[in-house]
Amino acid sequence: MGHEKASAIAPYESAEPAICSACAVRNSSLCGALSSDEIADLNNISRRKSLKPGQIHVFEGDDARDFANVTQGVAKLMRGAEDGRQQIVGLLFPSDFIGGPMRSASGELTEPYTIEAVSPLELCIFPRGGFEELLGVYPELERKLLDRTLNELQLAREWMVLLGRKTARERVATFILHVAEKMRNHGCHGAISFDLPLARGDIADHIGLTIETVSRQITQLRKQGIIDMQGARHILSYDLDALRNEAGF
Amino acid sequence: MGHEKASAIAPYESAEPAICSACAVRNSSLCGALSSDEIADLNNISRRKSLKPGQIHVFEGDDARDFANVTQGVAKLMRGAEDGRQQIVGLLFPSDFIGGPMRSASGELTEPYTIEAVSPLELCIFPRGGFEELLGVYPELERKLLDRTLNELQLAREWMVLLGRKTARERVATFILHVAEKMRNHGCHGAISFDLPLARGDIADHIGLTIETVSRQITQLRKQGIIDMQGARHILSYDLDALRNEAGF
DNA sequence: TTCGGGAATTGATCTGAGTCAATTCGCGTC
DNA sequence: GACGCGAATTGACTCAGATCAATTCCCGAA
Repeated sequence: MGHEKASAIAPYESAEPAICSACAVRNSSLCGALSSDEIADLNNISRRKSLKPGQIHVFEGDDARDFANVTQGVAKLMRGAEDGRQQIVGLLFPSDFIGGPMRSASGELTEPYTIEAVSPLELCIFPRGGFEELLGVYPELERKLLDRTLNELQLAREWMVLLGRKTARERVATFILHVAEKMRNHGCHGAISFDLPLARGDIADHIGLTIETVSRQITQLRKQGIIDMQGARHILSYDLDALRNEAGF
Repeated sequence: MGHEKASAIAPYESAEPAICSACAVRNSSLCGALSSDEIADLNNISRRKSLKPGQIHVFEGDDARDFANVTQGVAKLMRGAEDGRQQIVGLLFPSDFIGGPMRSASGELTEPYTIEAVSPLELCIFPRGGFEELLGVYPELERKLLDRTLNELQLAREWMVLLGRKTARERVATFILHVAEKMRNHGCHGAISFDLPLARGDIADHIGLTIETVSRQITQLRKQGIIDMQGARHILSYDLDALRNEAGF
């Protein structure tokens, strides 16, 4: 629980705006709602930010300055206690959007979660004010944001089921399937092959277990031939149905 | 786990539309986004539905026909497995909105959760098509729906922390505080007094424990003078800070 | 190619919450 | 007021997963 690292040097932020037309997530992200004309407005207010693994984008409790798109890499969204217990409440993959405007109890807009890069991370940042203005101008943008938020909500509740009612083995199997889905590296006919973006400790903090339990469950799944591994990070499975079977409901 | 009851007679649905101007949640619900002129459109497509405790509004997997506002009463949102394990992923109180349009894997719009009345429940129903049309016409409505959805997401993630990392005692304390908040029956200066809307089994299914553990934790909190009870449902607490202290982070 | 150190695995033991099994409570009905 | 019955509490025991403690693995640097 609470398996943190730190990074001395600061994340890199470029001064000049991103170039939307060349963006890796131009169509799959929120920006897909805008035509190439319309997106110029967004382009104008955007800037980039690069983070190395372990670097923090925002801290829980900071006041919320920006929205952002994930352009490359994976990040984790986390909530933690002083005593080291921490829960990863979500993962961010390329084309995911950061920062529904959350109003805290005091009425201030504050970041509800700490966001930390898990792999080299590229963000496309939009200042809050400018972005909210554009939300008013382009209803399609707002519609799409609503869609995304609803999906996130759906997923969060799915995870509540996992955390509230699934066994250790079911949690690990579910997690593997979930990441496989997100990485979309599965070959055809029910086989997958991909690198886990998270270390064991982060997996544990995401599915509500300890490092040791995660490790033991993976070992079991491996020994029973339900998954195969190359090193500690690369996962293979030739029988996805068997894996789904282990994931429970 | 999975502490269900059933109800033989069907919920009552009225033919004639609701009367928005006389609605108990006219301003606190989503409808607060609309002026008294604008709300006529909504009024036209609305109808009412009454459910007794234990009656089901929609089943998980049904195709999604309607949106709705909760006008009176409390309902639970749940996800269940065949083997009886079930997780309550949310509670609905008066003025809460039902049914962000969820797109299932197959592209069909289906209900993601079973919704069951916990106390006598009054709903104000809007057919999907008509409501979505109005979303396009009144941007304020869509804005407010986004706000609500973001709040729900925030709450769901809060609950992930509870389910993933809190102890039994912390969960029970957190739950009591959460319901107290929702019922807004707290007197002044840090005291609360209200009826629990849920039976022990439902509490257990919401906070990821068993009936027995919930009961033991409540007993403990009572014996330590952190809460007081009148019967099994009515909770009092004169020292809200002490209770917050038990709720963990 | 070796070396060093964090990450992962494995093993032994402990424990918080689950399970199974009686009571007891509380409330609605007669 | 007594009865009946589902809900809640309480107790004894079990067990899945946590904790504590060694290894072992793996990968990057020299």
